[in-house]
Amino acid sequence: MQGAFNRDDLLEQLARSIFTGEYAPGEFLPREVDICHTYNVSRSTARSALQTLADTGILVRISGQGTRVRDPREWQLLDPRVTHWLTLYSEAGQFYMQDLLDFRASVEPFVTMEAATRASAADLHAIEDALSGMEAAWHTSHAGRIDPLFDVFDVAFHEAVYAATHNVIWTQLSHVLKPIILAQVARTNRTTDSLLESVACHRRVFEAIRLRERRQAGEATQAMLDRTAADLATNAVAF
Amino acid sequence: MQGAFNRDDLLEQLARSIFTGEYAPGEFLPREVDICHTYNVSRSTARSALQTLADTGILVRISGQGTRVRDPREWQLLDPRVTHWLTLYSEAGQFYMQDLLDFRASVEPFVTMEAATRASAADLHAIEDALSGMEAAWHTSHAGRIDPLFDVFDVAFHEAVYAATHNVIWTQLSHVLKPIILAQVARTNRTTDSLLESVACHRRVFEAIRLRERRQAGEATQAMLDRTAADLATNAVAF
DNA sequence: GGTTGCCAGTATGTCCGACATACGTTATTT
DNA sequence: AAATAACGTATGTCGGACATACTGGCAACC
Repeated sequence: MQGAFNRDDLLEQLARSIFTGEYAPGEFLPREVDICHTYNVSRSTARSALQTLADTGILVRISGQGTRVRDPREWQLLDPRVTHWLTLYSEAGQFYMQDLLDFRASVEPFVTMEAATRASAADLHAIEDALSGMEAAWHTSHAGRIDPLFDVFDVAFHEAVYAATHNVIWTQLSHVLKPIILAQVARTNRTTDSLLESVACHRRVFEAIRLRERRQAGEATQAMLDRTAADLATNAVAF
Repeated sequence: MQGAFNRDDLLEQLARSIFTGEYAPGEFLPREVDICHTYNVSRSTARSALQTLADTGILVRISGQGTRVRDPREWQLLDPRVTHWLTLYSEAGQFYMQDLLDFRASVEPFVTMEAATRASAADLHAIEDALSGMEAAWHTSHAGRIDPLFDVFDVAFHEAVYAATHNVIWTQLSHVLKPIILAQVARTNRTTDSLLESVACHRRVFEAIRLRERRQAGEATQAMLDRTAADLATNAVAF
């Protein structure tokens, strides 16, 4: 427990403790001094990590009282680190995971339509590269062994689409949604057949964007999301 | 300059210096020690404020090198504090203000449609309260003296609509957009006639949500935004 | 009896001085 | 000339001390 704990390590540990539910909303965390002893760091380091968690709305620190976990409604879910911790440490139905999934499902068709209108040549290139990566990863996948790169390129595809809107807000939202999307594709792409289907769906989205067909882009995205949802529903039985 | 500077004061000062362009992207900030002397605080306090700005992607701190302003593309615009500073200290066309305005204009019709589907009785009550507040503020306004409460209730109306989606992401996005919306309504609502028109537009949106008319809600919102845009265009000459 | 005010206990906020670590530059060596 | 060592500089971490803010209990007072 005691070897080489720096600020970032401590931050990760504390986040894990909170997101796993070890410290529930409303509960107090140990005092700064106790944290220092537990993780073998100085008070400066402990305070630094605690402050970061307070800045993201996860903790509230009151002088003379202590540090407690805030109501999850106050957590800044629009901070990529928060969604990262959420997907990494939290249970599926915990906190606001479902809201993130719903949000992604409801806005992505719209995002793709925006991309169809605004995508530049460079954007199309980036999207196509991700698509090529998916195809390559399909070729290197076997029945029992899916190439892990497939998921990486899958996520890259979606990030490239968000970036193609040429709006910083959508681009940054893609960073927030990235952990969510990654968790979802990781559970969806399980068989080589599924991978091939996925590539086909993504290609239809890309083609619509390339041809600047707004409505078609939206529909293709909706179809892609529906397929993912159906795939997750069948896989859910396996768990 | 030297009286009673605590961490939050320093944070605000540094943010102001950056967002006004005093320290441009890529430039170095003064050393921690220099900041201590300038604002008469200890190094702990200075480091605390600097770390917060680093956490929001505004600054990058490299050991042995110094602290410099990051590329605005890296700034976490999805943090309400960032958009607050942006509207408060930055020039109109600076940084990513336009992206925020475009984003709001493009998503708000969709948000209203979601609200029309999901709004509960309590949500409708909150929206109607804001509408009532706007009307009351119109009554207490005279030709030369607009009641400042009108803008407050105007913003409250929009926040209530975002909250009515029953999705945390949209709710938190409303906090991000709040400074932007406030700045926009403050420039739009200038005459009593304009106020009356605004109330009418907002009421049409509310009625559509109440009747669960998705498409009508979207169209009413679009009309409202168009009116705002037109109003801003005519007012722009006055500046 | 109920309210007010004082006081100790506790935890965070701030300060100071020191050393460790990382980066960039310069000087040295091969 | 290239690789390496030494040095200056700025951030990262440490330890201890005092300041400030919240809580709760006790006592004085109306």
